[in-house]
Amino acid sequence: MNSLSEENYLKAIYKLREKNNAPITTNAIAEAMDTKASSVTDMLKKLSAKDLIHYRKYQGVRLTSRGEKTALMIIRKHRLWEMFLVKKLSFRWDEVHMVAEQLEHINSDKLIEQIDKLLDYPKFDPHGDPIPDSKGRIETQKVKLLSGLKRKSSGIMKGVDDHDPSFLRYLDKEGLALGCRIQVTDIIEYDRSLKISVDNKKELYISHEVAKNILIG
Amino acid sequence: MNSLSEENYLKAIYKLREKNNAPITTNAIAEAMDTKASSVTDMLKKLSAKDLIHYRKYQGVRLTSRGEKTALMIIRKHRLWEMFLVKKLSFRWDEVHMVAEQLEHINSDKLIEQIDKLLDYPKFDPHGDPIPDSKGRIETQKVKLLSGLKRKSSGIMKGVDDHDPSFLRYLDKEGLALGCRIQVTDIIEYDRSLKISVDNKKELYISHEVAKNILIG
DNA sequence: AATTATTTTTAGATATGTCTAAAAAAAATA
DNA sequence: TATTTTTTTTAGACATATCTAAAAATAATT
Repeated sequence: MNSLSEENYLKAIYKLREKNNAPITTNAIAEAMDTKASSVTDMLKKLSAKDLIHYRKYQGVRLTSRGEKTALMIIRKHRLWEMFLVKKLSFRWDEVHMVAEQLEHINSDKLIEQIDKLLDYPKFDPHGDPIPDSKGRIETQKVKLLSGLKRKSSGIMKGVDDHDPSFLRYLDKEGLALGCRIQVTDIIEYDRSLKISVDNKKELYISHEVAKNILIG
Repeated sequence: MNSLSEENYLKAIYKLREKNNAPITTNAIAEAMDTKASSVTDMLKKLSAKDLIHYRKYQGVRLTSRGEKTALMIIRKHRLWEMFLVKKLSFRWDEVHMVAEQLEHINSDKLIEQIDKLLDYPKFDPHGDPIPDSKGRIETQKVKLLSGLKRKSSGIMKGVDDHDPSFLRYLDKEGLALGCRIQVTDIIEYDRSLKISVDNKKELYISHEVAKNILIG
């Protein structure tokens, strides 16, 4: 069994590799976890001793297959709990993260399999992130950033990169939700902001910063 | 916020007072929590400093109203989660305790209120224990031990004192469940074992030890 | 290539929660 | 009441996970 802290490190390492496909540095982990590099080094030794990561001093880190499996199971639990909170307990998508951060560490195979079943084996969580199945397999959507679309092109909103509650509430307010059809009607060169139409009904302007965090597929 | 360890101590102290109405000693807590008296003393100081218990050296311990409220909320969460596992996730009553021990420490008011609502505000958990409401109020059933019933008297099985999985599975096997009508048809003087009829259908013998752990109301 | 800057690791400290062994207090017994 | 036994507390140690400050290694720059 792994400690809560160990689980959080594995998850952070997994997510860093998911983003950049670069080697994962001590400092990157420290920043992602809001802790100090020296604490990270200590933990890397521990995880290495447990054969959850490959670690050579000064050389960065990657998950072993055991470590990756473990990380995927934590992510599976996190995303299933988020889905449960939204679908069964009327949570909004901006409220689920903090609670799921706690629930993801609950240890019970039966519990998570039953939650999965109750939700009818969802493939994606409320933010559009894929949910690993019980074997750790993940279904990837081919998506691009809304900020990368050309004028006149359109697609379906499939996910968000930023999970910050204030960002999510902003999307709610503007009527931007997963499943919406978004068409880029204009691109303002000056600040790269976009004029978009949502479901062919509503037009609005969004900043480049916002567009960078919306996934279109 | 209280640590996991602090929460477990508060719960243990609450439950000890619930059983015997006697002052709660350091050793009693140590035994209940399977730890050493010295560890208990350390924690009692901590809880006392947080104004969760009244503690004077060598004089035993009792919860402050703050401490009792906190304990009740932990017990509320534990019992609601047990109910959730049984009613929504097909857990058996002998499987729920270990998982609920983890879930009871999840911190989210909205989460527990929504679970309560989803279950339609149950008053008792799968073992017949009362579930404190969101204000900490508890509905007490007036029950007696099956071992205390006289010959020919009967009642409804309302709860169990022992939550040990092997005891609960034994009850399942014999068809003894909450809600059953149990009549004492004979008392064997030699070992105080009972002959009982269950729902006027089935007759069986149970030991005094078993009867001591069945609550009738 | 030598120097400077940055990153990473080590060394030693701190806080939490636990333990053993010894001391102190309370309770039981003679 | 004095003595013995039991209970409780204290003192000091240990493990986990964190931190700061300094040292070591690597990377960047002149």
